[in-house]
Formats: sequence, structure tokens, C-alpha cells
Amino acid sequence: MHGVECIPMPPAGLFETDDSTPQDAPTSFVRVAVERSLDLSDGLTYAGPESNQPLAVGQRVTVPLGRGDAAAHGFVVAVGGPELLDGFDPNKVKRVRSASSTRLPEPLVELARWMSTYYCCPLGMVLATMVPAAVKASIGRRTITKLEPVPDPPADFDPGTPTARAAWDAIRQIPAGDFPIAAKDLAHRVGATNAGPINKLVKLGALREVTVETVRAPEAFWSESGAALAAPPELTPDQHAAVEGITRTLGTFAPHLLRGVTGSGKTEVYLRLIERVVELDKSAIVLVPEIALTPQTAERFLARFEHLGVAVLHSGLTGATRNKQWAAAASGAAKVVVGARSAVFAPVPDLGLIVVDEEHDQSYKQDQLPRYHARDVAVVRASIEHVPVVLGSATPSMESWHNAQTDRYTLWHLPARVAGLRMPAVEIVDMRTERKKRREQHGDPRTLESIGPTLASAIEQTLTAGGQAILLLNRRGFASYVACPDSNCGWVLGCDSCDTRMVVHRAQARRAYVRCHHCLAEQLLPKTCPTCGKKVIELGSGTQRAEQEIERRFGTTLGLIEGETFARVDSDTMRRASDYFDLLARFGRGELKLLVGTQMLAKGLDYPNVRLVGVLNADTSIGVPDFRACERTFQLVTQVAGRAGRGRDPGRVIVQTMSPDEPAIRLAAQHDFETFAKRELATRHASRLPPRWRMARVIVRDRDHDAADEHARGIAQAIRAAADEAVVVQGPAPCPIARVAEHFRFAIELFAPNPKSIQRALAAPRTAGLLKADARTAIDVDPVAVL
DNA sequence: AGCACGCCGACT
DNA sequence: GTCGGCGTGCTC
Repeated sequence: MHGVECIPMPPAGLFETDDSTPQDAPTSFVRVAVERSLDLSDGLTYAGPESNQPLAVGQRVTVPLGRGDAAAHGFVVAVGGPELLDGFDPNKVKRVRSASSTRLPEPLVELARWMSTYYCCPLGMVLATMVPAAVKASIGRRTITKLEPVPDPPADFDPGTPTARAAWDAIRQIPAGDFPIAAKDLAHRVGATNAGPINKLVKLGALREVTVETVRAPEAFWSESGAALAAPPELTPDQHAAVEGITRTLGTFAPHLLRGVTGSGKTEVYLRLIERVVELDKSAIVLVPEIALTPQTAERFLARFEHLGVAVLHSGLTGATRNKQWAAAASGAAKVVVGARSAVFAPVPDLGLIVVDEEHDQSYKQDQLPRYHARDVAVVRASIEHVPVVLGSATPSMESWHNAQTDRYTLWHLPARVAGLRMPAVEIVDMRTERKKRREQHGDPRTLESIGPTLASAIEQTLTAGGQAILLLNRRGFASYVACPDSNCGWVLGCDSCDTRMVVHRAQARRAYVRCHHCLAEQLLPKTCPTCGKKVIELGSGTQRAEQEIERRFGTTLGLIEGETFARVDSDTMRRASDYFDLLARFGRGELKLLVGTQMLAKGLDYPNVRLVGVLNADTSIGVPDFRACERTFQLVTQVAGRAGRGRDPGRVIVQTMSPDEPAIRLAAQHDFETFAKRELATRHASRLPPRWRMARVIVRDRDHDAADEHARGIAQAIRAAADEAVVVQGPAPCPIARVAEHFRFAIELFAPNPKSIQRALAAPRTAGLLKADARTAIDVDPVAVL
């Protein structure tokens, strides 16, 4: 299936003015933000192009740059007259070389300005990331020639021959909006047997040629499935209240937080709101975490809105398809855009609503320049475009919850699952007593087993009864680290290039090896301790060991064979988006009875036959030295628990932990978000941490330890000099992981009760050239992780 | 970020 | 004598 989107271009030659005088001093000027790390707030001034073609704000242009006048790409950020020179020597001004057909709508240029200031990133780089690489490279773009009648043809025009006259009469009946039309299609449409009469009309000047840009690409692969158009379900009173309340704010900037327990029908609320938006002939953008952008999610939107055009943007798209989807969004052909983080920049011409699903998800934060948070960018875009923005989650981020509690956001609550679904019962299982039990049963200490007796028998019961199960273990590999068994020795295998422990991996076809999860260095697993010669032990279990254990313990009794009836799901097995989609399809068909994997499994999966969810070790994320560790643990347990009980069976959730009294785990088991949030916010507030306090970090890295330290000290000094008394500047101090890939890392942390103070403290050194994001310096405003 | 200019080692 | 290392500084 090949689709074609058309972007009509001005016909060549029609708008050329006869009295163009390129010799004269230029009168029209533009400011161009070049796609370089040039940190000028408002770009460079250029004169308009030779062709005198008018340029618009947001247009992508090619300009000469530097001594050699090398071609550089950039975006027009302002148009005007000589006042844009702003004292710059007019003799040094160069001309814009050419303009491309890609253009960002003006609100996105304004959004880029905000991002450039807020996230400390050069404006040109922000604009460059708003346009996908495939669009910039014009992958799949073709220029084709179509025809349209000339304007105001003489009333007495006579084509001469009868066939041409008949064709002309037929053409005059075609509505103007249908043009331009390709010659072949036009001949067919007027009932001509060949292109002869059409060619004659072109020769006589009654029809003229028009250049049209198209993007040819295969359809996104899942839109061919012909999603069944199920009748929309009836809304619960809570859903109804949210839809009506949010609808009332259409046309104005209004941030909403939609908190709905897993299975409460948040997506149906989004769908109803989008219906209202497209009724007003406006477009909607829906952001979802990349990993949740499965065919299951996409199909819900396609089924409801296919007739209106849905553009789906995800990492599995080829360049040409991405280009096509972008063009569909830009032309207004797609009224609904569904995509991951960068879809917040979808260039829809008439935005009506933005939805951010699973707004708490960390993947909304980009970990490269520009280090933006798509949820926060969505809120700012909504304010620029005067539209409501809906942030949805079962476990809102502390940031959004705080905003709702302080009335910055309107809170909507869906406290119950939709009709027929009950919340699953969550049992916390103390792994210390589980291991004791197992020891008593077997007489030997099988302390390394990840599945305790309670969970094991639940797996047996569930699968025997025909149900499916999901097991979560948020750690990749086979074992977390390799150590000497002698506690007096204490040796642990570390990475040569980083301050990290090597993780054991065991692939079927390979010898066991260790890998650093930070620099990806690998080596074979050593057999003995290099200091005392004892045989090493492998500690801490990852998904590979769990996979092995499942096959060993349930392979014969339950017929669980990896790859056949159960599968491991982590970033090692799911290399491409299609791997994940294929796997979910097999799980949906029931071929796979059980999935074991990392947090990939926690998001959005909705399979009614999942009657058991097991969390193998809820402690993995709690010991991390990050102030958000508890929040993440709560979210992970709640989210994965929500995969159970989506059918008639209420489902069972078993959470194994070594710390059963940990509030994050206990409250997640009780589905008690509010108590958790209240406690967590109080703790954060007392420690002057986000969300009540705002935060930014500057990370300096260098191969040389002292050079990194020195550079960081200089930056810290400049920041301290610029900071007002509300700002607390800490450091530089070595990062929790002080060395990664042979680079030493130092962090400067800024805290302030308001974002303005942080902005000022960063802006002054930035303007003075003392602080800029480069290969050795990263500026992270509102960081989501502090390792 | 590029890219050019600029001032010090191993080659024709 | 020259080719070339990447250190610093500029880009309308």
C-alpha cells in the first residue's frame, strides 16, 4: 500500500516580479538560528535571498556561514527590515542561499525560544530537533507535475478539435478545489480515452503545469490491520465528569491532571475529548511512552479516528514513513497524532488538545541535548497555543500531583475500574520467610532462587487453569555482579573504565561473559578470584537467571519452554520495536503463557487473560541513591500490578520483597496513592528537593580527573556569583558514579524554591560564555535521575 | 558544532 | 625544507 500526501507548492515562475533589482542594497532581512552550537539568543542576520522569495518565520533555510561560506542549515526566527541589523556592519551581511519547503508553525518557534532559555540549549539546536532527520533529508520525497486550469481563461476560448472541446467543457465542471490533478487522472476524469486532448489544452495554454511535492512511503504497518470499529463503551459517571469538565476548557489554556487507577478507562476519556476537538476541526496530539506505543494502543486510536487521519510516530518507522507522517500532520491531513516524546513537536496547523498519557514516565525526558521533558514542553506548548493539556496517570509524578494539590492543575479522578473489572488483590510476600520455607522443604539452602514457594504455586495454579502470567524483575542479565566468596577478601569484579560492577550475561550460544551496563565493555567471566584464587560466585539475579529458573522448575511440570511457551522481555531480547510487537501478538493469541522481563512489561499491556502478576524483587529500585527511588518503586509495583485483572477474573498479584514494611511497597499493594504521595511530598519538602524545590545540575566530564574538577570549580564559581540568595548551590562533587567510560564526572547542583531563581543563576554565566553545553559539560534542568 | 587559522614534530 | 598534529576562536 502506497499513499501519497500532497503539499502544493507555488507554481514556478508565477510570482517572479519583472522589476526585481538584486543589485540594490537588500531591504528585507531575516534572523536565522543556525543548526550549530551557536548560543546566540536570536540567531544571525541575513539578507533575503536573490530570488526575493518572501521568507516566513519557521522556514528552514540554507545560509553561508563562516570564513569559507560553508553551507549551513537554520531556521528563520524573525523577518523584518534593516532594523534587524541592530548595528551590525551591513557590508558583512550575507544572503540566505535557499529556502526549503519545510516550515515549522510559528507557535513552535515560540516554543523553541522557551526551550532554548529554559533548558540552556542553543536555539538552532532546539529547532533542529523539532524536525525529524528524515524530514530534513527529504527521504522519500518526490517532485511531480500536475495540471490545473489557468485563472480566468477567456470565455470564448475554443480548443479547436471536438475531443479537446469536450475535455475542456468537462474540466470546467470540476470544482476548483480538486486541482491540481495529474495529467493521466485528469484524462480519465473527463472521459478521454488517451492524454491527447489534455496535452493539446496544455499546449494551447488553457491548462498549466504545477509542481507538487509528495512523500511516497509504505503505510505504517499496523494501519492495514483494519482495526475493528467497536461501539464506544458507555462512560462511567467519573469518566463523564472528566470529559465534560475538560471539554468546557477547549479553546483556552488549561492544564488537567487525570488520575485514574489502572483499568479505569483513561484512554476512553482521551478518545471522547479528541472527538470533541475534531468536531471543532482542530487537531489533537497524544503522547505515550515509546514502549507503550504498541499496536494495541495505536489501534484504539485508529479504530476511532481512521476516517479523520491518524499519524502514528514511533521508533520503528522508516525514514520515508516518518517523513510522510510528519507531512500528514503538517498539512492538517492527520487530525490525530499519536507518538512518543518528540511527537510533542508535531507541526499540526490548528492544535486543539494535547494528551500526555502515563505522564509520570521517565522516558519523556530526553537524555541528550536539548534535555527537555516532553510533559513540561507539552504544558508550555498548550499555553502558547491556548489549548487544554491533559496529563494522565494511575501514579502521577510528584511534580504533577503537587501542581494539582496547589490548584495549578485541575484534578480529575477515576477511582474505580470500568464496569465488570475489579482491582487485583495484592499480596506482599516476605522473601526472608519464603526462603526459610523453601529450605525446610528441600533441606538445602536454595537462597539464590528468585521465585518463592508462594509465587511458584500461584504460577502452577494460574497456568493449569488456563490463565497467563507476567513476572517482573527490573534487572537485566544473569547476575548483578561477580564476587569472591571469602568475605575477608571482598573482591568484586568492577569495570576497567567505569566505577561500576560488571553484570553477568549468559547467552545460549556463548560462554558466560560480563558486561558493563554503562560503557558496554565486555569480557569473559573469570572463574577464580584474582586476589585469592577462590572460585567466584555470581550474586543478584537478573532476567536471564529467572528465565533459566523458570525452565528448570516448570519446564516439565508446566511445559514452560523459553521461546515456545514463555519469553523473556528486556532490552537484550527486544532489539527492535517489531520484536516487541511480534511478541505481544503471540502473547495476545495465547501462544505464550508467561512473560518474564523488566519494566517493559509494566506499561499499558491490556490482556484479559493475565490472571497473575509476580514482582520477583520489589527492592531492586529502592536502594538506588536517587531521591526518586521510592517514587519509582511505587510506580513500578502499581503499574505492573495493574496488568492483572483485566478480564472477568479479578487477578492476583504477588510482590516478593526483602523489606515488606517499606511504605512504597506496602502502599502500592494497598492501591493507596494519596497516602504515599502525601508522605513522599512531605519528605521531599523537608529535604528541599523537587517538586516543592526546583533543581538543575551541571555535569562536567573529562578524561583527566583534575581537569574535570578544575573546570567544574570555575563553573560553580560563576554560578554562585550570579545566584540570588534563594538559590542553594552544591558542589562540585563527584557524581554517584564518579567515572564512566574513562571520564571523571563532577556535578554541580542548584536548588531553589522557584524556577526563576534557577534560570537567572544559569543565564548569567551562559551569556558571559562561562557556561555552555558541550562535549564535556551537560546542563540538566529538572533532572529525572541523578546518577 | 564545524571550520579555519596557527604554531611545533617526523617525513620527502 | 614541508605535511600535519589538534589548541583556540569565530561564525551575520
